[in-house]
Amino acid sequence: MHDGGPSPAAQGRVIEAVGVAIASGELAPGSRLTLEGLQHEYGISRTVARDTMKVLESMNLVYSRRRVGIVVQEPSLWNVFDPNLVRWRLASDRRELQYSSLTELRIAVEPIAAAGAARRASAAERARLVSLAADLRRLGEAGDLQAFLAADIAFHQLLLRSCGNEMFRALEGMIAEVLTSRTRQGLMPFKPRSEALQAHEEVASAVAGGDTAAAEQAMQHILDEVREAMGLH
Amino acid sequence: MHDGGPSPAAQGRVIEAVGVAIASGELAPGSRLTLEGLQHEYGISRTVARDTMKVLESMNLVYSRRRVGIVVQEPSLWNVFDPNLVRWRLASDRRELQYSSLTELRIAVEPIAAAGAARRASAAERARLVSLAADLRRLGEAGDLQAFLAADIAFHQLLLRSCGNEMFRALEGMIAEVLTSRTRQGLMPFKPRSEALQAHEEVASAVAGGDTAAAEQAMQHILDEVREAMGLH
DNA sequence: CTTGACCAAAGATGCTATCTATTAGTGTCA
DNA sequence: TGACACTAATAGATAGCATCTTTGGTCAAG
Repeated sequence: MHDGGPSPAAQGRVIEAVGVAIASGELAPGSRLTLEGLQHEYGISRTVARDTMKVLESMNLVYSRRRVGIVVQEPSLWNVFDPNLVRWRLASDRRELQYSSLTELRIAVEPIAAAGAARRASAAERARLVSLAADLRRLGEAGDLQAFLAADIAFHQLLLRSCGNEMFRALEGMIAEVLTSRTRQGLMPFKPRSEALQAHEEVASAVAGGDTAAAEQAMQHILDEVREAMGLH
Repeated sequence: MHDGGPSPAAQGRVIEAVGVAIASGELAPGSRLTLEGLQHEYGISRTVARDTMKVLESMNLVYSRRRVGIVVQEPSLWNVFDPNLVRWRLASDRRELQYSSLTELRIAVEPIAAAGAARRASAAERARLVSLAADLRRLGEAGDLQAFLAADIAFHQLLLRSCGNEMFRALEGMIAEVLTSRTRQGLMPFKPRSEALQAHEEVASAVAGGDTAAAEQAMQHILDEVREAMGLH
């Protein structure tokens, strides 16, 4: 640190450090920072400290006022859809809250995304979905959890990408996080249930056939399992 | 402009101007800017130009590389959930795309939010929802569109706020935008349909009674009307 | 003695100006 | 073709003025 020499990528380092500290609650809402304090703590110039705070301010993690300094905002005002913030929160020890928010979001969005894909996906995307559903069955029945997870993520991401809604597409990365964590935490059955495999195939074929209602309903069926696991019947 | 004197709020002015230019497509993806160009164009110092670009970079609207300058990103990489970006796009002549994305998002989220509120809202929030639903009927039957819109926004915002999902809550402002625009563009019937009024009351009473399934279904009923209007049957 | 109004100083950011270091694209020359 | 110098641009450091707003102190009135 403050070794005198200009360190490259200082910017990213500081944003990351302060962002993590705020997201984890280590820097509580109402805490105050000053530019000078940051300069000393991270061995950076005023320019970099300013830039950093500007970025965090645009995420609504902090606001700055003259004579006061930089103040950490209430969590309820944060831009909770910012991918960086989501990442920081998932890395903190408060990840459970973030996971359940994301899961609920997923339950809401994916059925409508499936309907959108049935209406607007390209021919190539429809074909790829069908092929991925077949992969899922094969890998699921073989019990290859690792490969199954990869195909599952690919399936759900492709759906979000091909549904024609740019906002849904932006959730791709977050949904992948949720799926990964679900497997990692052993919330997935060792062998995917046969009903789930069938529901994936139904989504794929409904999308391929342009049947919006069927796609939506089949996706809802997939997510019923998730609702059950979260206690949201 | 470049009158020499330091103008306060220079930062916000420049972010706004460049953000709008990018969001509207006036600055096409791949366009290049330089810090020096911005300094001259807006009469600001290098530091402010830097800050501005850092903020836009954190929204993924641009990226900057040495020797090249600041390059406008592909729209598919933008942080489309950033409230500022949403605002800029709604102000541009491409607002239709943004509205339909938001409406589809609303269709996805609100039923789950209603279920969440039925499970987790506070007593005060439940009571307020019931009261708002009554207001809606009164104002709707009286044909006071202006006051009806205000109550409608209050109803849907309260639902998002009380559903216990921080990510849903963050959508409050955007949903309000959608509702406002729906009325402004005359997509609302002059007198709200009686079915819609009843459905709002059903949502409120289901939330009040903690009946998650009924709340979700009643909200879906409200949104069916919206789906119909968008051609998403 | 307490309370309130006023005023001045201090502490912080906002912005400007200018400098060095670093990187990467470009063109030239063998 | 390949090596190498040139150069344009950002990354970062530093210094200083302008501006705002909080804080604390003084003084007068009750």
